[in-house]
Amino acid sequence: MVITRFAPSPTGYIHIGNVRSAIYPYLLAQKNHGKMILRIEDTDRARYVDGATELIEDTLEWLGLNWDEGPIVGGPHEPYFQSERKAIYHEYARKLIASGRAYADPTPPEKIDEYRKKCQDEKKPFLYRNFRPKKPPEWEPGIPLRFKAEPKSYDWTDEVMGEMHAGPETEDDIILIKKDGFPTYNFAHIVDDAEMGVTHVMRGVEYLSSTPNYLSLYEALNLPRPKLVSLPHILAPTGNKKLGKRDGAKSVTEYREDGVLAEAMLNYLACLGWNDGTEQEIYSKEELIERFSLDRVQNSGARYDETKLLWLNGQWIRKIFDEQGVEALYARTENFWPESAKNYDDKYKMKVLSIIYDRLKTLSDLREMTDYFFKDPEIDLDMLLKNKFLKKFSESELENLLKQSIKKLSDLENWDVDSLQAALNELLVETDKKPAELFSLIRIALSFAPFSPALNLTMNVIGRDISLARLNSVARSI
RNA sequence: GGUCACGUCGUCUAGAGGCCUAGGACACAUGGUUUUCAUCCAUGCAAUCGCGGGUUCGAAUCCCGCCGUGACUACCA
Repeated sequence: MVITRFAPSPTGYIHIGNVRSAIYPYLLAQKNHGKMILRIEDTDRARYVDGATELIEDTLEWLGLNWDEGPIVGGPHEPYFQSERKAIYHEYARKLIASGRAYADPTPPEKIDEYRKKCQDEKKPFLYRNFRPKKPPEWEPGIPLRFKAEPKSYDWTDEVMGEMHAGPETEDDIILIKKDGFPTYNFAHIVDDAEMGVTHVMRGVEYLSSTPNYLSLYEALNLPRPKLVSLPHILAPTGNKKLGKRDGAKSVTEYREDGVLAEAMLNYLACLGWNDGTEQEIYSKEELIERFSLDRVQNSGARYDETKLLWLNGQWIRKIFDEQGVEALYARTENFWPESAKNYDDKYKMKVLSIIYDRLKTLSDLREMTDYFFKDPEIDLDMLLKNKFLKKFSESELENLLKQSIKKLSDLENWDVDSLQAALNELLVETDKKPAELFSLIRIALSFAPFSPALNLTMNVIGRDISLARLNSVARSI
């Protein structure tokens, strides 16, 4: 049984840089018919942000990364908030004290800083084990508890990074329990992973250098060593730093509000640092689950590139429309229509969507791209007169062309797309104008938008009366 | 300073000694599809595989050294 976990700290929203450490555990668990646990690591009260847990849960749900155990859904290892598991950590801590592998450390922080500074000045590595207090007191609340390192070499296998080795110089007397009684990450995650039966510990590479400490903790507690998986960082668009909030890493929620589909987000992030060796670019969640494997996770960092995310989003918008129909895509567009659309019914909006969908990069593009389907555009003669195809014509020529077009279209018996196209084609012949000229004129007069779908489709959706009325009022204004 | 990791087109990547005059995708450029914008299609641009040595008939792939970059070095996670 494969059991993975995602263990975020509730210190704010989940951004692009850290969702991936939820995606890979999810995929691995699903692939192996195992479980993913969601555990909230809220032992740092100073950094705790109210509402962050809800934000995390919401993000995971949106992406479809459902957890099998954790907050909301419960499970056999409750509670899933570390702040509520203090007693368990203390129990483990006492085992360590009993076996002589932990000691209370009353040394004040200022003193520790002094030691550290001294080592820095002497250009020597700072190892607290060289400064252990001579006679540590009995452990009691209010005093930090430290691990007593017994340094030695370690060899282990990281499922992504490969064969690893570290000498004894990396192991130190790390803090297990803080002054406030809460455990540190270093201690709490070891205890929880063991208690919860986690088989694959997946986390960012930043923990790689602490691994020897974790390994000796497993030994000291006589716990089985889980499989260790280090995930490379996602890098900021510029520089070589890992992507973080300071680089303006957007929250996943922000992308959702901008009209990025969960499918595209998942697809993009999963393929940043992983690929299945084929040339496929578009993957559904199901395909990802089927194809995922740890040995194909990249071991170097990957730079975040929003352009490709947006491209993928356009692909997904079209894919959903083509494979699942307008209704499926329409269901995602609820919050993305312009103000002007609010009194229109679903049927009309679906018609608009079905002629405009293939030029959307994000769903929020609907707001700027569809306004003229819902209300008469403001007449902007400059846009017409200065258009690159129209500027060579005089105003009266344009007026006449427009009138001729109105006449032709008014006579039309049916306002369906084929009749409209036929009429437009005839107009081309009758006026002896190029498509770019005549059609630009009608298109702009109808929409005053920089671009729009094919003319016949647009007119068909807008309807006969409104189309003709708009053309007439432009003809009068010239 | 110490420890560890990483290093193929601008970006994401394929690549397990000969299939590599290094493949795909994004981006960019050009052209095509009876209007614009977008889609779609085609073409092009783009990596002497971080550098230097070795091993080999043959190396992006194996070995060594160097360089560069990053992470960790908290009573943060």
